[in-house]
Amino acid sequence: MKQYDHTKIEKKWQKAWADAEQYKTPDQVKGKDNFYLLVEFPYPSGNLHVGHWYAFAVPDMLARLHRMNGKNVMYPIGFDAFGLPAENAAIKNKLNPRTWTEQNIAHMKNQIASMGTSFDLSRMVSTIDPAYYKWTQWQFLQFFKKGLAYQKDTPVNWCPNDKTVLANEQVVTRSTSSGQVATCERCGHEVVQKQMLQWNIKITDYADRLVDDLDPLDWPNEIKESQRNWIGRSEGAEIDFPLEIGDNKKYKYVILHGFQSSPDRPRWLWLKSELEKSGHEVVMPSLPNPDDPSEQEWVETAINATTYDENTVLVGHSLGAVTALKVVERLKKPIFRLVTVGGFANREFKDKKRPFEETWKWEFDGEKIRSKTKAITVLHDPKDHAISDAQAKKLADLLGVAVTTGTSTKSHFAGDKEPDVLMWLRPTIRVFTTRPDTLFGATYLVLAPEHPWVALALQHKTVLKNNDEVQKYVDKANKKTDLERQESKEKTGVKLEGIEAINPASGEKIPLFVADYVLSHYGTGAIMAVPAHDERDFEFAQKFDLPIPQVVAPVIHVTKGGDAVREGEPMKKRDAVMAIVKHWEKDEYLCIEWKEFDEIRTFISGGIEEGEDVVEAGKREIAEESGYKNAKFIRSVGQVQFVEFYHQAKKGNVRAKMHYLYFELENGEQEPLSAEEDAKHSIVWKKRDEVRSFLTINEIGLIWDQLEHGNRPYVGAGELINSGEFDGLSIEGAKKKMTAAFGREKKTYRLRDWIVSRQRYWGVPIPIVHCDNCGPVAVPDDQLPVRLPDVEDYLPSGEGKSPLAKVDSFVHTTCPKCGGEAKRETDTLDTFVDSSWYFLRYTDPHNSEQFAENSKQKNWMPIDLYSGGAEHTTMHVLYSRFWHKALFDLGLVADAEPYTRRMNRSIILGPDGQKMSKSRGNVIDPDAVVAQLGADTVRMYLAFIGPYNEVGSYPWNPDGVVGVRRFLERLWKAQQYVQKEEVASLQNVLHKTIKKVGEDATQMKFNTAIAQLMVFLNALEKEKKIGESQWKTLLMLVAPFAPHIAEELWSELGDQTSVHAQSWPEFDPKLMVDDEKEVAIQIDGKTRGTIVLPTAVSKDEIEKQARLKIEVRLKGVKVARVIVVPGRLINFVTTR
RNA sequence: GCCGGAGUGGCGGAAUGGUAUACGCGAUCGACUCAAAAUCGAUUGAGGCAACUCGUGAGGGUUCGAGUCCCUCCUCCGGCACCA
Repeated sequence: MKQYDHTKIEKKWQKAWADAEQYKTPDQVKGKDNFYLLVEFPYPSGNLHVGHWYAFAVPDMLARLHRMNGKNVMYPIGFDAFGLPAENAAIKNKLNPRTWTEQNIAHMKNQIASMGTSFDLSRMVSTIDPAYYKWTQWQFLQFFKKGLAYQKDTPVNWCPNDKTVLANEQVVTRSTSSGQVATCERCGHEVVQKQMLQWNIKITDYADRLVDDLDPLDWPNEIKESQRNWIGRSEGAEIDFPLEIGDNKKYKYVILHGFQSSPDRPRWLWLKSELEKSGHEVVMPSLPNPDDPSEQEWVETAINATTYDENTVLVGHSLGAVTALKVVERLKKPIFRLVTVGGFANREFKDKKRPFEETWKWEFDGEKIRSKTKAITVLHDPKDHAISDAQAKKLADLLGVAVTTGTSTKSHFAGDKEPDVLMWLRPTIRVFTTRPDTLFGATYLVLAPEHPWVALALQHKTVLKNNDEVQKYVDKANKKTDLERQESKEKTGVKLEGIEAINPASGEKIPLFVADYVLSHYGTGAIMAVPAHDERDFEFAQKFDLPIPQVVAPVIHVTKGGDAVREGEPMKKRDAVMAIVKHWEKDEYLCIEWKEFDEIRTFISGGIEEGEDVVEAGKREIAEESGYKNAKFIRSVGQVQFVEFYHQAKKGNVRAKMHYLYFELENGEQEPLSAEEDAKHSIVWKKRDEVRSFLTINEIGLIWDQLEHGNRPYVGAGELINSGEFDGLSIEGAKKKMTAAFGREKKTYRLRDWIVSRQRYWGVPIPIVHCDNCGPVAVPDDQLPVRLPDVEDYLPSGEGKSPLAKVDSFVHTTCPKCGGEAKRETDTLDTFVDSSWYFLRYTDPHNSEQFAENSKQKNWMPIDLYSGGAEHTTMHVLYSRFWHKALFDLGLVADAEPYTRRMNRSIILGPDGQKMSKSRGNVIDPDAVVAQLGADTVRMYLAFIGPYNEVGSYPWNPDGVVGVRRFLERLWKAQQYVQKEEVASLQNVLHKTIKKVGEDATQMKFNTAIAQLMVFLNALEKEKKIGESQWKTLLMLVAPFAPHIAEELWSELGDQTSVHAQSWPEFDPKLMVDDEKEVAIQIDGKTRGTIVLPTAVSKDEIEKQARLKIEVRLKGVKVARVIVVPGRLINFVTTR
């Protein structure tokens, strides 16, 4: 017999399989179902490491198994070859990223071949291939044309080390000794916040569907939950709080309409009536010749329409806004406020040219305008079809303010009603809350330091009586990042003196604060504070000494003991007081033990009489029940609660609205008790730590905690109180009614839009041309791909511009729309864009007309199983789900979800149980292990190390690898035992093995499947013989796990076909039946012995034999029951 | 703090509510060898001479019977976190 020479065997078969194109997968095979098994394609970092083996070679077992089970399996691979890891390494190695990457790909292709995986290499894709990224660009442009890709000037995360912006998902919050820091997901460097104009993708539009569509997916719960947490949907309501400024001053609103408009449009009539409802005056001149306007006529008409003074709010819409700028320039005295709605100060319209472009003078004196207005608001909708973000920013810069973002019901604020316009004209604060039920308890509002109303109020300088103080606070907050603000949980804030809001439910005037515990980017950047029912608001209210009125009361329904509610009997309502009374000297509390009833021990308590004050009632009850005269009220404890119980003395159910009060006796002065009272109960003094266990009151836990540690806000379930007509409603009921009466339903998300532009060379160029006249314009399809130019200097500049910006020949181009001079976008796309659709390309990898033909996609999509790393749960997996949905909405793919099943892979640690890293010196080089022990050993060891269908982390155990190698050696040597005749004694274990290996491997429990193969080999070695057909069956079972050795041993038998082309063997249940079974004999469930019995024996016989066997033990014991589970156990249950 | 997942020999791990620790590693002893490695054979949860007792993070519960189901708690891992 030859030696087991793994190197020779493995090379031989790898070549044979490649030559025969054995794993080239047809699109369809008659009579076979398609199965699409996907693994995340690797970065071509240069070398395959153990993690790659674990990611590719282990799922390969499933691919091979399914193939033998008659499925047409596609198991593709490619390279995610753009991006920072490759680029940084290229820079380090002083090579061009493309050269470096292509060399790596070539090397890694060879390494992949050495794994013995059944990848279909004819479908290989690479994201750096222009034939691939042409379609990345094309898809991006489809999104751009649909408004899903847009540019936005916002604070972004900038990694100073990688010199590029990062998406929110690519920022990792880490805890350090100095608090939490935001770090770069790739390099670990701390990120900084920068204000920059970046390309965003509107993933937030899909937030709901990304959450809801998770429900039916057959995915592990932890992956779904992580995504839900990341998206962070909150359901609640938006509620508007009108403001009163100063002495409720009334203003004169002068409204200038736009091009082709007039004052009798519904939106202007609506706006006018809304403003007049609030008592303001509205002047709305009709500007002449709206279809062919002239600057002079419009400005003159506007100026002559009325007088302008410090009470005037000048509002201009669209071209009216331009007119308004000109009007203000010419004023002598300053006006109160200038508001532009959909305004602009240059001619760069997003959609088309307009006839007034030439007749207007596009020159403005920003300084003069600023000096003639006390405050300015530039209202802009990012979805405006005509006005770009850049245009709005230009206008805002001219006027020295920030753009205020609003949402129009119809693009360019052209709807019949535009609530956002009204909101920014008539002072209103909009809040988002998940607890609209607590609206009556909203006793103040808190605005984020960045809230536009704060900025607006500060512009005026006179609106806020404490303007300087507020300005100081806002400036201080602006210097801090989100994380820095969170460093101290201590609440800070400043009251906005001179402004009040009106609680729309209670009608009460409530104060406003600015505080940095409210985040500007979440919800509306403003909250209604309900201190009684929110931890943070409670803390703030305590610090600022604000009232904390309770609006939700817990309901306690007594179900145990003598005072349990008697269901079905009427419930009498009453107000009641419970007095906690402390001894005048000792730390003891006054308790009452009722004499006529069992086990009722309470504090002093009783009903509140009509018109009686709660504290008075408490004092009265103390006097009546205990005789003590001098109780001093200290404070109320916890919340008012509804307690439902059976009142034994009054013989009826009572629903008490219970107030808890804390008193301290000033001295022991005491009136003698009446005989009547004395007969009912006795007084007991209990020490502090005894009270809790002594009393029988249900709510004592809640109350006592708050007595000892101070009151806490109540956030649990209950019933509304102090809420007018809403009293008595449950929280859920009140949420609905309150929202309907005072607000609108609203969902808010933690998810933010996906920033996709990167300031690096090695990526897909964003296929956009910037034109001074036309704005950002899509590169036409016939000019795609926009190729990444080969450049000399590809190092990142670090100044927020990609290296492409230095390549004149790339930058300078003509506008595809107007043919004028234009500049190319120089940022590149996040590589997560490349990987958002690669699995579609595998279905039709060589198509030059489409990214993938529809019918070809449908052969394979959706993906049957996608295996990858847990770190991609809220990155690649989320992005690609979004991307697929967006393609789905464009009719470009057939499914809303790309992955039928997703599973996360475990992590292989170094032998020391630590993450493998060069610095730790614990890196296992798979190439070296393969050279020594063979690819089959490495594959099989990785599969054996732990269950593949669960997430864990497994240390690489060098001895364990040797163990698997031993198994293969023994398998090799077992050849010598092969004989013609079948070995009957192996049939049972062989068929059990067929069953278990097939079932376990299908579920990706490769570890137990391999264990069963070992069980069989152990049995075979004991027999020292095996029939040829049985041997062949064994080789088929081994084939998915150790494909080379199985193929070699198979070929030794003279078969010309591949073992991998065989059908998976079938098991015969009849052969798996054991003749005899060991039966456990138990007494009261404890095993007292075992007995071997024929499988077919009757229950009675089992009992007879078992009784015989443990006769001694059963002596003197009375057996009450006997439970027999044939083939497993017999249990004698004794009377105890 | 909220949400998810997991705690089983010396180690990786295995167990449709039915004899806990399959399989592998390690360890101990033996065979082969001058010796070692490799290989083969045997033993291996703890305590006890033994009969036996105790054992799946802790404590309760359901059940004839619980690693498995229910409740409370602890620890570890992952996601989110001043998110209204």
